[in-house]
Order: sequence, then structure tokens, then C-alpha cells
Amino acid sequence: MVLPRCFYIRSDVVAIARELLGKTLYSQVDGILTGGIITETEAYAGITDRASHAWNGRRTERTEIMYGAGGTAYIYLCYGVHSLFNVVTNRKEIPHAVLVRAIQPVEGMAAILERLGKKKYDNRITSGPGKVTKALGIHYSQTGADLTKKPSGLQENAIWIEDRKFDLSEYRLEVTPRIGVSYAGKDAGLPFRFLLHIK
DNA sequence: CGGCCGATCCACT
DNA sequence: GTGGATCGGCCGA
Repeated sequence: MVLPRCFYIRSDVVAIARELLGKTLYSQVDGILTGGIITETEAYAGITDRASHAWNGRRTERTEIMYGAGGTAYIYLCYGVHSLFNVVTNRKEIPHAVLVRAIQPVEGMAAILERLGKKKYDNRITSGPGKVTKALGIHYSQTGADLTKKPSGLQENAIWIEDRKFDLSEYRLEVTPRIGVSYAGKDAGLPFRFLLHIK
């Protein structure tokens, strides 16, 4: 089942970040289907969150997509090198988002290895937000993509998220502060990062 | 318009 | 453990 708009437009971005664990993120780029189970996320809570690009109501051409209704992608360039993929949540004018930091590949492994320049799979090659987008062929130019639409044909490029009822009983949930946000003052310590670990 | 810096990654020591 | 890559976005002048 493709996650519907109503999953995303809810108001609790921290709950959505937690619930995205175990869902499957797919991309279809140039006719190649790749996907993985989401295993690490971080919540960014909009204008009151100093770690968010929308902190204090900051609203620019880049961040505009976060001010639209949830269920779209906010993808931006980090360190001049890496595209970072976020899920926009909440209703119009509330700029919440969830950063996807790690996946476990389940579809298109050969293409994923090729894109990452790896010969063999190990469970770290798609651990890290820059590596997730590289593996899935996601580029910051795709910011604004509608995540609720599965492509109808191979020629259509798309990014979407499905609930494949992945069994999480063999995993435990870890909750920690977010990574790389030491500039965020008191918000740097918020428990907004969620990870799955094998038991 | 100039300058600083980042929700990172990898090679190298 | 550390430092360099790399460049668009943002802010202040």
C-alpha cells in the first residue's frame, strides 16, 4: 500500500518520524527501480526548532516546499556534495519534515551497488543520508516530488513510500538526539532521532 | 556582491 | 581520528 496523504498531514512530526521506520522507500529513475526499508529517521519540527531550515519562520525558495501540504519531498544539497532526502509533513503553512538517514536495500540491489561503487553488500553501505540518496539515484533537483504517487510506467521517474507490513519484531527501537545539529542550542539535545537495530 | 558555512562522506594516517 | 572536498544558500553590507 502506498502511504496516503493522510499519513503525512498529521501534526505530530516526531510520531511520523518513528512510524516511517519499517516503511519502504522506492525510487524509479531512468527506468530503474530501487528501494529499501527505512531504518533511521530524524524529525525537524518547523519554525520553533533551531535545527530546522524553517526555524524562526525562515522561508526561501529552497524551503518553500516545506510550507506546502505533507507528502512531498524536500531534497537539498549539503556540503556542496550530498543530496539529503526529507519527507514533508503536516498541513499547508506548517513546515515540518523528516530526514531519512538510513535504509536497508530490498529492491534493485545490483543498481544500488553500481551507484555506490561497491562490489559487495554490507549493512553500512546505505547508512547515512548522503548514501541513501546516492543508492536510490535521488538528486536535489527532484525536490517537491509527490511521494503519494506510484509511477504508472517505467519511463516515469518517481519517489514514493509504501507500507509493506515489514515485520519489526526482530528489531529494537533506539531514540537519540539528532546528528550534526550542535549549532541548534537547546534543541540540539531533543530526542528526535529514531533507529532500528537487530535484536 | 562577498564571505561564511553546512541535517556529510571518504581517504588517509 | 582528522581534514579536505565542494558549491548552493543565506545573511549582512
